Amino acid sequence: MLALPHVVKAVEQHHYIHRERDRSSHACLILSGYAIRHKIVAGGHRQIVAIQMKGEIVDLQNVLLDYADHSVQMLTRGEVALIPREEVNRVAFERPSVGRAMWLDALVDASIFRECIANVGRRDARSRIAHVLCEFALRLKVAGLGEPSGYRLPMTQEQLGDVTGLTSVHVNRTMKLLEADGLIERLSPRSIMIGDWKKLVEVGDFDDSYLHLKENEPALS
Amino acid sequence: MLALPHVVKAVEQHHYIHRERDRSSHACLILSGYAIRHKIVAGGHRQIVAIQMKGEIVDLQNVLLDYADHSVQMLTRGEVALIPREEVNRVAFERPSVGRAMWLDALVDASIFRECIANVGRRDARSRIAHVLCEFALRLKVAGLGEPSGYRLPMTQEQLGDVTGLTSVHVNRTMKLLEADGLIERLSPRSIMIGDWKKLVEVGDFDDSYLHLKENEPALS
DNA sequence: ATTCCAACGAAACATGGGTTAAAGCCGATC
DNA sequence: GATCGGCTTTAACCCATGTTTCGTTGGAAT
Repeated sequence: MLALPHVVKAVEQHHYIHRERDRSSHACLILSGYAIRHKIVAGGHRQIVAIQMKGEIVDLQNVLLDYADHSVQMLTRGEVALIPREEVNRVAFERPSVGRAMWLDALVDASIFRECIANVGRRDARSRIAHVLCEFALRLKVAGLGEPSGYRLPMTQEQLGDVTGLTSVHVNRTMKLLEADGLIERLSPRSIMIGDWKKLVEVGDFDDSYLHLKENEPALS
Repeated sequence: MLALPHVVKAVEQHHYIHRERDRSSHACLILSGYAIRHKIVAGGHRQIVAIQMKGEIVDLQNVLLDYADHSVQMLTRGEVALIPREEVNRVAFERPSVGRAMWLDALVDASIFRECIANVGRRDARSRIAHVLCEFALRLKVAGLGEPSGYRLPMTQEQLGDVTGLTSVHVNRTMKLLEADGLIERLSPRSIMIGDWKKLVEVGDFDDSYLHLKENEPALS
């Protein structure tokens, strides 16, 4: 992807890459830092639908869809590469392997969303949080950003609540319990160490097959 | 799609098109009837992630993904067309317009999943159900299967609970309230009439832009 | 018509998670 | 090394939703 013309841009924490209803002119690849994708519902509550990290394109859907159906915002400061929409579109159809990779990206994205629906819809708070922690740990590892044994969690408890459909208060309560049970340890705020990976996986009902890691990943970037 | 070699098959209610972890050899286009896509979480609870109707392909993701990450099951009896996976794959890359339509299908699917995450994660029971009723009504209309003013709801309250992440008991309570407030009327079980579309849309916080109806839909079939 | 069964409806009770509010903590900044 | 603001933690209380149970209904089969 970086062979295409692009602009590298440093972005501050909380900066919006784009907002719901925007027409976006560029696709955005994260070079460093973390971004979230979220929607606001009536009443002002927020639901985070995805957390994106280095090497991921956050808005490939906007290459074909006219309007953004959700917002993308930086969770931390970082760097992104902006690639003109038409360029992406062109290369997608000129080079079948690239087109295939983009289609695959959309399919894996959708699979992760499905798991998220199940997580939020049918698991209790303890499982939901454990599940999110497992997924994040594994994705960090795959991206070469750290080991599941311990990592920096780039988000606040309130944001974790927005991922899991819980309130920050209940996230706090529940993480305290996970800690008391030895599943995780928290060194400083925003940094967790996984005390018992096997148990965490079990509590979180985490089965990584929905990430479709093997079959694909001739990484897009 | 039906120009490709395919087999038409009649399927009974509750028949599985395929199950989680299957390798599927065919893509499945619904010709009549309804199907659901669902996942089972630890504890045996079920989450329905999508309801599919006439003209939709339920498992296009399996053309590129090796294993099914969720099950597809008929909600009613119906007819489906099974198209060999390799055929779909071939035509996707031979004919750019078809490849584009399939990519777009994945993107719209993902957008609907995102809305579903927000629905289940951040709306209360009343809104969730109203939202699902609105979406279903609109999609039926788009598919040419009826008018939003009233339609046959092909699922039980328990299944509606599995869509919304609620129990059947609470779905029942809540629908009774919606009925008492005049937002819907129920003629017979499984058939609803929408009493006040505007209000239902408002209660359900329903904004159809996530369905991306305008911009796309040079229908796949 | 009668039977049967799945789905609906309803009541009584239990509880997980929400709400509100206040106090502590910690890292950045001056 | 004091101040400040965002984040975390705790506590008390409340309510939306879950659980259990059982009675009712209505459509399909005979």
